Amino acid sequence: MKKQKTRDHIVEAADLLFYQQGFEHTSFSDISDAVQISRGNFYYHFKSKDDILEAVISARMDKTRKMLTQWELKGSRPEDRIKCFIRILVTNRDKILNYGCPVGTLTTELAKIKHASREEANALFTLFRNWLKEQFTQLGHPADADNLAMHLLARSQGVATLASAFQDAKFIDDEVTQMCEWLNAYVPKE
Amino acid sequence: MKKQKTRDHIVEAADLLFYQQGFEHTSFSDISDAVQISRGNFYYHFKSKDDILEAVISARMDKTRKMLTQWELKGSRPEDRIKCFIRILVTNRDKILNYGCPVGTLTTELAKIKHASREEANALFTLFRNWLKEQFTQLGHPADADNLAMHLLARSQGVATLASAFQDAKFIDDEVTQMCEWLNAYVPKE
DNA sequence: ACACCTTTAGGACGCTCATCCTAAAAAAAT
DNA sequence: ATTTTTTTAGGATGAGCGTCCTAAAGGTGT
Repeated sequence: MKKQKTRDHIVEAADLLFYQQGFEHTSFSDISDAVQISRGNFYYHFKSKDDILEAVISARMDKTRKMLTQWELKGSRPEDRIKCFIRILVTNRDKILNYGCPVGTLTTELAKIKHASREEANALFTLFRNWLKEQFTQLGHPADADNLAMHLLARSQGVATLASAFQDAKFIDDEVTQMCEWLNAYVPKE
Repeated sequence: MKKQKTRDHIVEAADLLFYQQGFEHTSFSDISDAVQISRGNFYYHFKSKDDILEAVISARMDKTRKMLTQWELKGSRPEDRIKCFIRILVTNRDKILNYGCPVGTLTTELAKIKHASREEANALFTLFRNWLKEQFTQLGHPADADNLAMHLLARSQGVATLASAFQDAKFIDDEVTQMCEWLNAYVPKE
C-alpha cells in the first residue's frame, strides 16, 4: 500500500524539520518541499498539522523504545547501559551543537505555546526517566533511583543547551567524562 | 517626554510576553493588547518586531547586570555570591515551573529559527558565565574558573528544563541543595 | 487664540499560513 | 478493456501576521 509509505516519508521529513526549525516555524510548504509532494495532498494523509505532530511524537517514541532495548542488549551491566545514555551527547554531538536536544527543545516549545500535544512530548522524557530509574535500581539504588534518573536527565539537558549556545564541542566531551565519573561513584565495588 | 515612557511600557510588556509565549508566538496584537495601545502606533516607537526584540534583550542585559552587582554587594565571600546565582532557581521557582529559564528558552528559540539577534541573546549567557568565572577565580580556582562556570550554568539550565517539563518544584529544591554542596567542595578551608 | 510639534488611532496592503475543494491521474480490480 | 478505487496536484479561501500610511488628536509655546 502506497499510502503508508508516503505517510512515513512525511513523518520522517516533518520529524527532521521540527527538530531543525521548530514545530511552529515549520510550514506545510517546508514539509512538502522536503517530501516532494503537493501541498494540498497532505490532507489525504493527515487531517491537520497537529496530526502530523502527533505522528512525529509517536514515531520518536517508537524509535526511542527501540534504542533503549538496543542498549539493554549491548551493555550487560547496568552501569554500562547508563553510560550508553550519557554518551548520546557524544554520539549526536554535531546535531546537538546545531539544534540542541530533540526532546528538550520540542518539550520546551510545546509547553510555551501551550500546545495540546505537550503532554505527549513530555512522555519522551518520561520514557528516558523510567528507563534510567530501572537501571539505577538494578545498580543497587532503588530508593534513589528516580532522583538519580532525574539528575542525569537534567545534566544532559543542560549540557546540550549550553553546548549549543556556545558552539562548544569540547564542553560536551568534558561533561560526559564528568558524568561517567559521577556514575562510577554509584557502582558497587566487588 | 512621553515617548520614552511608552517605549518602556512596550518593552516591559514584550519582555514578559516573549518569556511566557515565546518570541515568534507573540504578535503585535498581543503586545498592543497588553500595553493598551493602538497596533499601528508601534512603528512610531520601533521600526520592526525585531527592533522590539533587540530592545527587550538589551533591557534584560541591563537588569541582569544590576542583579549581578546586587549580588556582589550582598555576599562578601565569593561562595556566597555564587550561591545567590544557584538560588535564582528557588527565587523564581513558580515562573520557571511555568515558562522555564528566560535566558535558555529565548536562546534556544532564536537559535532554532536562526534569528539575527541570536548572538545578542547568547550574550546574556556570557554575562552570567563571565561573572561566575570571576567568582570562581576569587574562590581560588583561576585555572578551572571557566569550566566551573559552564558546569554550573549547565546544571541550572537542565534543572529548569526538567522541572518545567515535569512540573516538579521539589526537584528544584533538591538540586539546588546538591549544587550548594557541590560548591562547598571548592571552598577553601581555613 | 493660534501655530507647531509630538503622539495616536485605525484602516489598507501584501504576504504567508493552514485548510479545503475538486478534478484529474494512477493504480487496482473486474 | 472497462470500471472502480486510491492517490495526486494545484488553485481557492479566509484568517492572521508584520508593516505602512494618513488624518486626527493631544500637548506646548507664543
